[in-house]
Amino acid sequence: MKKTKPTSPRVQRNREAATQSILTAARAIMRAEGVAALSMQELARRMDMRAPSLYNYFSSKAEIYDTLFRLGFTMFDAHIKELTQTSTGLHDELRIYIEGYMSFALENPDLYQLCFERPVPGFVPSKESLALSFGILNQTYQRVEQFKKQLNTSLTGQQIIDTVIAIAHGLTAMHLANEPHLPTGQGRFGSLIPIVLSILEKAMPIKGENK
Amino acid sequence: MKKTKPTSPRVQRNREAATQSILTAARAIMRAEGVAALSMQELARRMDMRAPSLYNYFSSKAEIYDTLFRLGFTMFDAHIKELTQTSTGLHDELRIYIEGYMSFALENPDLYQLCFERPVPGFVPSKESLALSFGILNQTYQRVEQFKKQLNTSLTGQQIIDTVIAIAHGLTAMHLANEPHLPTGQGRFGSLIPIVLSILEKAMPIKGENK
DNA sequence: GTCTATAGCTGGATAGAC
DNA sequence: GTCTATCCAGCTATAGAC
Repeated sequence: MKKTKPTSPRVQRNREAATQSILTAARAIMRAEGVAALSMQELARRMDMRAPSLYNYFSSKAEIYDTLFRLGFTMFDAHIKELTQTSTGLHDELRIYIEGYMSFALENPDLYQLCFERPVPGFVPSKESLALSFGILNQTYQRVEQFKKQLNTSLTGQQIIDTVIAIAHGLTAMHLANEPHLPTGQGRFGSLIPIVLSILEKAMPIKGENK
Repeated sequence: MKKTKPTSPRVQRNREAATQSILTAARAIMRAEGVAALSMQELARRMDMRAPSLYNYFSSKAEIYDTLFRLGFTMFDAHIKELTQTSTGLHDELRIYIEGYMSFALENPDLYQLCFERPVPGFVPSKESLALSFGILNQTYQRVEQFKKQLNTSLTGQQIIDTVIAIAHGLTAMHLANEPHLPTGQGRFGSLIPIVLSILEKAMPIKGENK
């Protein structure tokens, strides 16, 4: 007997498009009402659907969160990679990382919170999604490890990147909490980026450069 | 005619004790299930009460959150004030602030999150509670402003304290997210405290001291 | 693939007996 | 001050018709 007809490209496209617009609507809710406030009913409302129809695209609410978790790390990776292409050197790369961390958070506050904070009680990323996130973060670590030998410092590569991460996270969190409407680099905390960079550069000068 | 009998001290004490134990139980739930997971029913369960009885002590769930918000800032204030009493100088005070910020968060993760993050969708502290928190934070600012003239730096007092706050927050957030079981000063991020302090001291030396 | 209907649960809060 | 009973609302998810 004949096999069932394979799904046509057109259906594939429509299904893919519908899936994407569901994710887009979910992100809009998370931005407007808070990451933890996502609900299948509100999501259906925005999609002009009934809630049960959503289960044709995602098997559960957790799967939506999990998909967005992977999307967040993938976009973060692309964001940093794109910015580092213009890097003119080592200290420039530190600036790019801190500014990139903050600009990603400002442009994608929903994904930022989902990926870098734990705002949803009960949501735990799947093993595969966690593996993806670790892989992406480790790439950054290795990048810094390459630089280490050019710096005049007694710190390990791990210590350097952890310090930079903590500073980027701290500045970003305070900026988001106090002046989320201001762009990267502006405001009470955004304007501190060049200041902390000059502090870091003074503590970790490039070998051979005049102090 | 006689006025109604004033509430006796004994009743006052019992009512006060009951109120306190409700707050204690609420904090236990927030630590165990997440700050946003507090519910009147679960709270009643832990108190061996029925949920409606709680409304004799608090008029709403929001009032419980609000009371804990004030408690958090009051305790944070006392925590920092106690630690700064042993301060041996300016740079020591920076260390005390960063370590104190982290140790408060570790000892009171429920209050820390409630006061310094926004984990509860829909909860907004009352005007009075916000005023209290601003007052307490401003005291810290003024303390640092006094130090500024002893430091050899072009930074403003505001920039110094904002930088220290961002660093303290960043280190604490990463420590809580990765190694919440380790005490202040230990682990991947906790052990960075002396490192960032030495970086800060190098960037902002005390006037007249050898570099 | 979308719907209606519904199960099954949890939540905040109130009324009113005791 | 505590209780039972209840209201009303929201939620995730499934069954099954179309």
